[in-house]
Amino acid sequence: MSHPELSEQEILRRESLQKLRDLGIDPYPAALYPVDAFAADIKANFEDGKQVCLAGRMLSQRIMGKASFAEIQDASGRIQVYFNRDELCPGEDKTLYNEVFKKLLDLGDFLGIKGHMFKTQVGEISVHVTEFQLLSKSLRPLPLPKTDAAGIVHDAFTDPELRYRQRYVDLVVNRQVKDVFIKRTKLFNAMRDFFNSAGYMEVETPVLQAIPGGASARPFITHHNALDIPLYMRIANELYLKRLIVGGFDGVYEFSKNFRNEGMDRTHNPEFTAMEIYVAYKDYNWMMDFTEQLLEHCALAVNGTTIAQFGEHTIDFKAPYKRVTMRQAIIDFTGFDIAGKTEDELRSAARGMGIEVDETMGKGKLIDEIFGEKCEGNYIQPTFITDYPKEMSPLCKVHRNDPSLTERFELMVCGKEVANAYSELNDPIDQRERFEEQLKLQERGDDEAMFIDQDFLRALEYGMPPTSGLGIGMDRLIMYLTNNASIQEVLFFPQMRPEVQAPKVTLNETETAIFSKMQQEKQLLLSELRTHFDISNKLWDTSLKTLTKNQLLAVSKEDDLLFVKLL
RNA sequence: GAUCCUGUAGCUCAGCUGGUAGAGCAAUACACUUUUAAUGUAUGGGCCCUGGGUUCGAAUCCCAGCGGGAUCACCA
Repeated sequence: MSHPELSEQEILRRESLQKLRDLGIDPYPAALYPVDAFAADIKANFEDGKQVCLAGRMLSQRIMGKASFAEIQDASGRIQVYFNRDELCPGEDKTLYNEVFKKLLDLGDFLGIKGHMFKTQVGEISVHVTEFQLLSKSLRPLPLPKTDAAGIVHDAFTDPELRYRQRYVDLVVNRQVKDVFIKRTKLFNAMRDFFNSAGYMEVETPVLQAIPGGASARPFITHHNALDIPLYMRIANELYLKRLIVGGFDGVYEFSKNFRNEGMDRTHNPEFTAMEIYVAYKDYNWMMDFTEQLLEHCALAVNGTTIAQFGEHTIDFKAPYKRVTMRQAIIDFTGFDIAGKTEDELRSAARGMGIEVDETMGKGKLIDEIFGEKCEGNYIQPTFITDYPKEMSPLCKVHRNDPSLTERFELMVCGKEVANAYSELNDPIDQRERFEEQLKLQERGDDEAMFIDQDFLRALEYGMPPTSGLGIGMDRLIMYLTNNASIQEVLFFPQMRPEVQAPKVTLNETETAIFSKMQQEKQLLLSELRTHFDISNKLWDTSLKTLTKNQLLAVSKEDDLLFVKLL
């Protein structure tokens, strides 16, 4: 048996696997293991001599002749276990200890341990093993960071590429990574609790949509074969939740995986999670109160405190939060009053502030640019920015006191938006006009403008009660609550470019020559490529066939001309 | 898309003005019955990201490509 493609350590582990089988030990047993204890509980509730049964990965081994220590890591943490040869193998046959434990087990293997609690001479809480069983064999060596007496981690597994691509490894060896995701789940649970106890209902709405509505973004497109129509992955679920309010639910919410076909960076992933909630008979003022209560509740549930450290900033999620109108925010940071200004006045004011603007921008977009450039970044503590211009908010009700504004707020934290809410527009005629405005913007060249959803308008025509809606970027919020500057750190499996397997084909001299020529040229006429090689037609033919068969090159015919392409 | 940084053993990283590829951990063998970054002795392990170029000679210098990261631009 040879494994030329495997590393030395992988080969050795496969050999150990076979030796275990030869000894009659099943390296992947089927039966359940009757776990009744966890590492963290044993440490927290130590009782000398108490029998325990635990299971987990063995992550270190300290062998000292006839006795050994090992560390077992289970879901709760790590605990030291003690193996004694003559207790585990009371008779003449010491195979279980000498062979199985010392030689055939590897770091990373899952073990089941039965034994009793005790403290070592240096006072470390441990489990004295009376029986152990291999539960699953690990065939690949894990990276093994070590923590010294001073708490400094050595040889940490830190390469971001490896950590994201092999998150399972990251989670095994980097405890702090696991804690981030535990907090993420706590956040979701805390929100659910808060909404459920308020009497609102969690719902599910379509991810595949014929019209991608509810936000301005480029969608992912796919195709439904049976219907033979294009379908879009949702960019937002807003319009569906409002249909449910039309249908008579008082409060509905959904944690919505949204998909946007746009750039990726440390705050954007192509798929991300938003929470949206809609509550009937409320307005955006009520929603501000609700939001600050919600976030205070969530921060407490996740971190046990309303204070969160994010980079250099200390944020306090304790309610209430400051409320500033967008007009006032712009006055505060630029001295410019947007009230009553025409589009041209706004454009030249923006230019005067050094902001790049162009002719496709309407009033709303211009104000948005000014706010984004000059104001947004200054709001570190949670702050509600209210009363956005009408043009920017096509789904939002006109302000009760000023027809040029809408009843909208965004919650800014550390200079970034984490929540967005409206008194929802429920006037179907107004909504239709707003959609038509969006169409005009689209015609002017604004590729972010929204599509018109006729069915949504029909629903509004049946009547939607006054409603307030709120959307929260869950990924961004959990970044704040766990002090992570990168969205990749709060997603289990952030989007990565797929790994490309290097071709495993061994090419002969001629094939290599042709292939490297094509690596330079990318595409060539077959006849022209041929002229570069002074070889027999037969060799030419077989070499090219090898290359195409291994999908390194492809030959295609266009207008009676044969082209060779690099794949 | 632009700029900068980066790619060396299973993991974390050295490797100078070009000259036979190094350490710690992990692995293998031996010793060791309460250790804890266990210890001691010995041993094995490399397409130095890929392809070109310069050179007597390239992990090292140059060019191109690929992957990753950071910053910026774009994008709620």
